[in-house]
Amino acid sequence: MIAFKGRTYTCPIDVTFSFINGKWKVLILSHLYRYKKRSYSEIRDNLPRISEKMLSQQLKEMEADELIVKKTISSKPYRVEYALAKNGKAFSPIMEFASKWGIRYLKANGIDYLKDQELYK
Amino acid sequence: MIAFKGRTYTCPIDVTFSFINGKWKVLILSHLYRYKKRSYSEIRDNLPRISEKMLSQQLKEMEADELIVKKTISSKPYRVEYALAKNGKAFSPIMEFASKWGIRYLKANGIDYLKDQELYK
DNA sequence: GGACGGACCTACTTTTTGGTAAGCCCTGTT
DNA sequence: AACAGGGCTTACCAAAAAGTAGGTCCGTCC
Repeated sequence: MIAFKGRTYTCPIDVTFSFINGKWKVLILSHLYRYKKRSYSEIRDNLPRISEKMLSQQLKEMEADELIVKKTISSKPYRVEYALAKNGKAFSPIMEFASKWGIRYLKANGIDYLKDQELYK
Repeated sequence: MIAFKGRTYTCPIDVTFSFINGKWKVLILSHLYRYKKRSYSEIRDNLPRISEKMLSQQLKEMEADELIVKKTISSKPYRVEYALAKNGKAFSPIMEFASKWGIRYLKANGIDYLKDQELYK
């Protein structure tokens, strides 16, 4: 048992995953990993089915956890840019691995993602 | 969007994480990764706070997903043994990574897990 | 024969998470 | 002036996940 910031964790793995639990965090992370800098609406449009409530909520939590950084690139018309922060970048190996794993798994189950991806989206 | 077995996924990463979502699955996986073969009560006793409901529920789902295998090692007194199955073993790199990441993160925040772990449990 | 431990299962409640729909402020466009 | 974005927020509700508190069925041990 590890006590840390008001929560208790079973082990370090528990600590690590506490950062990315939730349906959308890994997806946002992987999106930013791929595109480096993205606006709010770009992220939203790339994650079909996410609601704005969820998106802004997760972005906030991830910012607080230093997984991502938000930069105001213009204030006259208010425009922002999200990118990976240090903690977020540190998760890249997991993103890479999970992506490959998923592609392999899908292939083993009759779906060729790399070949078919133009069909989706 | 990927349609697969009645669910839809945003991308392969989404597919991968669908196997290990839930508070306990990674922890069970990492436990089996460390100990190879464990009985029901050994797993339970190593995951403080897990309820038996949660444990047996997750074990069942993980068995169905071929993350783990259950073997009946004795039926006179009914005894079982859980171990990683092929899909589960394939997650080992994530376990390793997440463990190291967590330890590093804790250290950066003033907790030396490796040094202090005898204090817990 | 009674207590104990292993390996579960079940009904019920609570908590957490996620979804819906609407609205706000600002600016650029027509 | 009206509308279309962009970047959000909020109140309210539904669904899903997890916790609680039991119980069952063996079989071994004292």
